[in-house]
Amino acid sequence: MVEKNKDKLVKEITSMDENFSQWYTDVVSKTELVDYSPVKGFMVIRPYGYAIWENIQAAYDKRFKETGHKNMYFPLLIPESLLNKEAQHVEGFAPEVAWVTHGGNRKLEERLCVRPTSETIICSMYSKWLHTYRQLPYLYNQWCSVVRWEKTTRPFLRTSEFLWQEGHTLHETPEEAQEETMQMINIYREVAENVLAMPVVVGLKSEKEKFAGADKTYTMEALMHDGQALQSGTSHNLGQNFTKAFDIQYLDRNNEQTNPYHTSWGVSTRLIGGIIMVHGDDKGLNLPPAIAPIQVVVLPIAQHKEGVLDKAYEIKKALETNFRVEIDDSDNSPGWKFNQWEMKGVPIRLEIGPRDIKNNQCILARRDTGEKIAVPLDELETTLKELLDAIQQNLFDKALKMREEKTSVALNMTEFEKNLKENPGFIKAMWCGDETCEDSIKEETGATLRCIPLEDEQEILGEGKCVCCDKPADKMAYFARAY
RNA sequence: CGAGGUGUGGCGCAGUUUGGUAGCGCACAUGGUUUGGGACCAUGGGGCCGGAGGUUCGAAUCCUCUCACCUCGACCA
Repeated sequence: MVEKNKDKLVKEITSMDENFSQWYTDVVSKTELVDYSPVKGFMVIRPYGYAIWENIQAAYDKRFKETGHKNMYFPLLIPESLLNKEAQHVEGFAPEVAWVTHGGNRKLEERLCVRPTSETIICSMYSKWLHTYRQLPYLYNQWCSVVRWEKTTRPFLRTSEFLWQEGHTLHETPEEAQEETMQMINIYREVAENVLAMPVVVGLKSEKEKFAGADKTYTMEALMHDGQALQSGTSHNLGQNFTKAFDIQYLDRNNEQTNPYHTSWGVSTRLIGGIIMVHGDDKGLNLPPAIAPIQVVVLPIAQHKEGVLDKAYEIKKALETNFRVEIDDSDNSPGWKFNQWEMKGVPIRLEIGPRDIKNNQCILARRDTGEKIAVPLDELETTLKELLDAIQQNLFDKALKMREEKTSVALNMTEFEKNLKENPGFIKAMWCGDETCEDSIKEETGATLRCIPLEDEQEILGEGKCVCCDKPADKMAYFARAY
């Protein structure tokens, strides 16, 4: 009976164990986060999905502003000649750039690229605006979409167009630029962990994996339920690569023309994919309260009975000031609603029926644990607040535990392959820094170097020898198969 | 780009082998009874079967071409 019941509860969603990809596809479509558009690789973000994005945006935007950044907006189209100015950059992005060749019926003199990222156009403008060190630092950000022509696409994780933000800053000194780069990756991590409840490992990308045109790329990497890593945000120290290529100069404190130091950093709607795959389960979404579009859904029970709907609306109204709350007074059966809202990942369900009204209470059910409690109505607000906090914390704790369970150490390639097979996830291993080792690990195992943790999270494993070539290595790195 | 798969009411599918008036479940609409873990009864609306050619008296079904999407790999926020 339990089994049968269980099957019934999740009939719309393939179970994770059976087929993780199908589970993901089912979840994003059945919960109406996205739909496929008429153009391959481009997805429609539906209201429920977009509301999640708006909450993520708000969390980041607030912190960007708090650290002195201002928003701006640059054009969608970039002349080919501009894109070509930074050699490594073009090389990196050329294969996935979309081109505009015609305006109306007329062929353009110069092709225009649909931005895959905006370093080039922004730098071209910065070079016009910057004159003196007194204007520095430049601290700007833009929220926009970018286009990268992808061969295989999956909602949120890889689509040909995606929404993101890109910060672009200029600084007087390399130290300041480095400080900014680190500040932003730390903000990324803080929001990922505290708002999205998504634990991440932070570190440096290898030369091979870094952003095209960067001196250094820092990344945060999250681990999904299937043991694959998801690059969830990157912060680049671009040095003077672009500022020289774009001739951005200013008169410095010594009255000399100088190129400033440059950073850029971005997070995208991919984060939503991360939230789905980190917290979701066989019932569907499981949204962290901090970004859930609906934190509490009010379900009137036996709503045709005298006073039930009135009471439900009264409760909704009272809660509206402090919570994102919705009421479901459709005439679907209660059981159907339970499952529907669980699938949608709403953190708390509030049931109010004749019995509760008589007792001046309501029932609260947690999405994360399934636990149900009766709460007196005059304690509702405080209890909800506590519960939402507890759910937020629990989601993080569970995700962290999952990551730790899926993180293993490998001292040689035999262990590496064994771990990856038996317990897919992050593999911590020493790396000599040689790209040939990085390549051969990828060749043999499919795992890539996700990041090299920062100093304070570094450790020496075993005798400090490279997992691949056995030569002395002073860096530990995280490896994983990745999205 | 390689390999596989799928296209039939909004969704999920059957029908294709063996050509003969397009069906089922869910959803939707109306009315009624229900309502604390996916309710029930009755009535009703909705599809030229992805597209284009062809074979045939007749094509969802056979043939040719084509398009789209999904999954898995290789490459990438």
